[in-house]
Amino acid sequence: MSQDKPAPRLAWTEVRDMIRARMAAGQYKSGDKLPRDADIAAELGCTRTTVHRAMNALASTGLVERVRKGGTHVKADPITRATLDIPITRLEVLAQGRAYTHRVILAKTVASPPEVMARFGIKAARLMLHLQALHLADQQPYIWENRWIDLETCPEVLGLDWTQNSANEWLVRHKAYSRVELRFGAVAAPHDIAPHMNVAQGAPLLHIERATWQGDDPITFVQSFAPQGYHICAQSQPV
Amino acid sequence: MSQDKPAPRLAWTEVRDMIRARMAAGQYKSGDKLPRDADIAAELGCTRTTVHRAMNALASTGLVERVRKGGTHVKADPITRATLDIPITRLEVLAQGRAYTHRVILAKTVASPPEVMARFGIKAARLMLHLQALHLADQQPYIWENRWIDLETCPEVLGLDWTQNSANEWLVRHKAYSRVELRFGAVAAPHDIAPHMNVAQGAPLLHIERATWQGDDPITFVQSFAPQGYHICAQSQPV
DNA sequence: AAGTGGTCTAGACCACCTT
DNA sequence: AGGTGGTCTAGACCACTTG
Repeated sequence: MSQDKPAPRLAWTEVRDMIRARMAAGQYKSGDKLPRDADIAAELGCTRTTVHRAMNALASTGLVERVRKGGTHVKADPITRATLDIPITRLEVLAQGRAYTHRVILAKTVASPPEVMARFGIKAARLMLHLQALHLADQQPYIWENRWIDLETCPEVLGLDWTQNSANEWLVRHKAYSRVELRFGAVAAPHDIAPHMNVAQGAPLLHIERATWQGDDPITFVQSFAPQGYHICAQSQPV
Repeated sequence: MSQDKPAPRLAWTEVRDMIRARMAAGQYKSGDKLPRDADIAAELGCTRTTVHRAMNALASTGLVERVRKGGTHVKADPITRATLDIPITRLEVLAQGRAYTHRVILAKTVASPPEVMARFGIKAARLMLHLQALHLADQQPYIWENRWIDLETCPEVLGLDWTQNSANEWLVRHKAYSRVELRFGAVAAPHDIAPHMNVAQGAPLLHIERATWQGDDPITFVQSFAPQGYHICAQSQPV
């Protein structure tokens, strides 16, 4: 009888972990050039495709850098890369076992103000729906939002009843974006927002800005403000 | 002569964009079940592999949800998903054209305090190096950091000169993590940090917490504080 | 139990970049 | 100009989970 080894098929995650282990062990050091995919494949006894996948995973977490013809290098200046999930505000509140309500403070058609145009990177003003709303959890202020919706991209929003629909929710369900940009920072509560949030003027608020596009068309830009105690969480990609 | 069409090979990005377009057009609505990969492949005239890749891209951005045997569904409760890159602080400062310095305030071996154990999800206390440091840009306070480094995982750190090495930088270069968790929020400057940051007690600060692991072993936990004007940026995966 | 997505192989060609 | 990663095909088997 032939002593056929069961030919242990190598999973791409195993390959990834092997490479990672070699980096941790110092076999591949910061800035080093790694062997070609094909060579690693030959060494490990799997296909180049499998190595390719493992390498891509490492590249996507910022551990290595790949360039055609240049090969794969261990990144000399690594970055911390994480993935961030922001749910619909209503569901976020409900998940905490609290009651969700929201209140529309303002809904007005306007020309896009300069700061919104700047965020969208557009030069000509566009017609937008300007909304101001307050999200509440158990009747307590949860998030204040100041939103602009592009009326060219989303004409339907003019016919909606905002006391029933949260813009947050309607947009995310009906106008899937293909690109989003987020910004976080700490700010002192401005005089026009502090009373709505039930905090003193100058109190610390988390400032969240979100801009979304569908292709090259602006969808919406939101400035949100959340009080102390509100957290944004992120994790490394499970990969 | 036969009128052979050049057999236009379909890129996975094209497939992805087609599916996305169908969702935008309302052909696939929120909650709908999409055709099987194989059927879409047959319809478009490409391999199942290609469709698989496109679908995975959509799933990774949270647009659809895939489950074996269950098929692929348009996600009913979409989330906003973005990727976040945090560079080494020194390079972040230099990239702004400012001079980087840092000052070590404290370096002491301690048993892990409860809040650190909680973040790492460990029950038994471990020996850690507790560091407090201030990063400066053009001699102005930039980020305050309060850090614990696990001495079991990183024994080498005891021999390092922290006035030369920033912990931030040394760790990220020599102890690549396999998992990271981040948290952001706004806080009022505590009395023990405010003077270091050159702000009034109670002034708004961005609070950033970061925990990293290598496998299941804790590497480091950092609480950082950044003043108003400091921003964290995130984007949708370029995919 | 069966159907769906998930993965691996083997091979080919392509596109981009460095040398 | 040539070498590297990037992608697609074709086919097979596997693993999970739902009906």
